[in-house]
Amino acid sequence: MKTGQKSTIHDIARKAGVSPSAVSAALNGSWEKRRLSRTTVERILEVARSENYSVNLQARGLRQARSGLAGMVLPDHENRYFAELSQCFAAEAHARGLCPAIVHAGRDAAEQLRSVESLIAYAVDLVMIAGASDPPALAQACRDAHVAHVFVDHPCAEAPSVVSDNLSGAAELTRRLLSDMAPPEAGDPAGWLYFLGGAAHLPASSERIRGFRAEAGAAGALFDAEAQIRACGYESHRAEAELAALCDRLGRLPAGLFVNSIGCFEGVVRFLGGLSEDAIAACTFGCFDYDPFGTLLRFPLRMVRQRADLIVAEAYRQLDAGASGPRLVRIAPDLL
Amino acid sequence: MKTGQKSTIHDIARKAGVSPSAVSAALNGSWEKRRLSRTTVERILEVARSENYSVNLQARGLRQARSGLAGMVLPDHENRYFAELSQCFAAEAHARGLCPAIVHAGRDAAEQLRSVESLIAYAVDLVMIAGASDPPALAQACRDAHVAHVFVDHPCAEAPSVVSDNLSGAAELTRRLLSDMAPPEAGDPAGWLYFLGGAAHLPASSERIRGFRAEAGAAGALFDAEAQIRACGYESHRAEAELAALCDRLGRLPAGLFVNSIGCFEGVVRFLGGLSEDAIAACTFGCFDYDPFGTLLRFPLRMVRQRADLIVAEAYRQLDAGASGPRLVRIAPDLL
DNA sequence: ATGAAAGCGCTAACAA
DNA sequence: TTGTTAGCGCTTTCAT
Repeated sequence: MKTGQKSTIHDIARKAGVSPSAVSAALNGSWEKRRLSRTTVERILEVARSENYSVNLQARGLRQARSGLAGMVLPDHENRYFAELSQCFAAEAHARGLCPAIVHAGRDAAEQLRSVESLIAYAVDLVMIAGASDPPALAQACRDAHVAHVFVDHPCAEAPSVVSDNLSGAAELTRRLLSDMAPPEAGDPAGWLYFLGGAAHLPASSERIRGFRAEAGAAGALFDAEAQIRACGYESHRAEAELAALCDRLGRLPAGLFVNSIGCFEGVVRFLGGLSEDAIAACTFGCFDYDPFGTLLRFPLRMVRQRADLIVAEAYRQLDAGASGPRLVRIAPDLL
Repeated sequence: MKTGQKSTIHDIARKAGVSPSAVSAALNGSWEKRRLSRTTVERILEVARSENYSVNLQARGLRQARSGLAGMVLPDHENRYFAELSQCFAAEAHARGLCPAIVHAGRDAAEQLRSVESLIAYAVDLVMIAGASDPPALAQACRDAHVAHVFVDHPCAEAPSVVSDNLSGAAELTRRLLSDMAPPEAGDPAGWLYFLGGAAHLPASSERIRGFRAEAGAAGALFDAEAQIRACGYESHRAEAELAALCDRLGRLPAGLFVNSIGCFEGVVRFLGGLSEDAIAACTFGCFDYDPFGTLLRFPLRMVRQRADLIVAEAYRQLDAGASGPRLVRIAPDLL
């Protein structure tokens, strides 16, 4: 067929000698319930195929007050972890017969809100929100529109949320780094373990800092929290500068470094580029994030890998359960 | 307001004491054309806001035979380059007032076709396809549905396509590596430059191989193409094994290595992990792909970075131009 | 076992 | 300057 217009169920109905409603039922699988004869259905499908008919999902969605779309909003894809989240989100949406609509909304709260509203306007069947800057506003919009929603990465205090267990993940990494180092002493700041990077006011970082504090404290390795915890932001250049300043003070690399996020770690590695093998070998490194090249550096590196797969799976589970009140689930990350 | 139901333009119309079409015009910006008075419009908008009304984009789309969705299908997001492509795609869609719907369809041709058909069923306004396994089939589907489409990364012989200039990018990298190495001689295979990784039957790899051959040939550095060009696939373990075998034959690392793709490069770095500094220093490395950690390794690495931004921009330009016949545009990548 | 008809929420002629 | 009306393509009672 090569008519200029797309064919509709009416065209198919006419050509197959049946009614539009029969075509509808044949095509959307509800024909058993409607008790159409198998032969009729086959005739209809045959005609549809030969006309290479394609349902108009907007019309169906309008009628059914749903769309078959699964919406996700996330800040960006440069971040490997977000990329994984979106990948898992899409795979699961697919498995449920939904079409994933993924929107990159950046870090700006207003922009994120617009994105959510836009998804709502398309009558998405669910929305998953990663890295929300203003969770309550987004939750509000979803609630008003009666759209199932769940937060990942950044939790929302008033809606189901699934995040990495940053607290225990950080504690575990801290413990491991301490056990790999010589026991630190109060009098020698160069022998201490330092926490570098992240933003203390964001939930993920603040939990990691708590984990670090708790574990280091318990091990008697927290001597001067102010000095040891340097949440200088997520930008690699800031981390690089911060580490440079630290080395300047200490006269060498510290004995241990807990780097918060892969972006900061880039800055760290850049700084290390100027140092000797021996200087580097004297420091024990850990990073709360994962990159395949991390295992391929010239010094050993412990990494914490967030389980995007488990997080997304649990998030869908929350949606399935119809959860809508506040509920925070933490997923343990892997220590590599 | 907290009625259970979502409000429609009829509700707004009633509350504002106007007709539904006036509400429609006020809300979608066509009120100037319809010459509604500014005061009426403001009253309508006020009511809409207080009811926190949200348009039903499915209804609008159905009526207008479009959706305001911009569809993209791509294999996956693990690949940094694809992630960048999708990021750029979404940003530009946004700028045009379209909502990006990104579908991860894997490498399977049938799955990709289903994804495209699904987007078409949602009446997307355009489709961008990255890494198509069977381009003609996808182009056919789009053409049948009268949907504007463009291919990136993998070109399609019968539709507008935008890809990296793999040929000249590879030639440039080859030239650079040769100029960084000692001049190779026919009699000493260990002194040659080798090409490692990729799949010769795929368009990108085959172009890169052509570029390598041409440049190496012109420089008198192609002695045994069969031995020097090892397109062993994109998998990191294959590349690792292939390099191991090569070193085994040569008794050392070759003088130069052109690694096709970042995935293969991971395999290479893994293999290098077992070698001494000196052994590694004797080889000149290049990679046709980009990763921020590439500059942070313990040996120098030339990288070719594909310009996802320019590729996507050009792809949109093709869509704007209404191009629909075959047309291949190549975008020069950067040599870092 | 099948058809007729109403209507999802919106827009765009056409009237007034 | 504004309202009325007829659909967009589909699903879904309700008839038959």
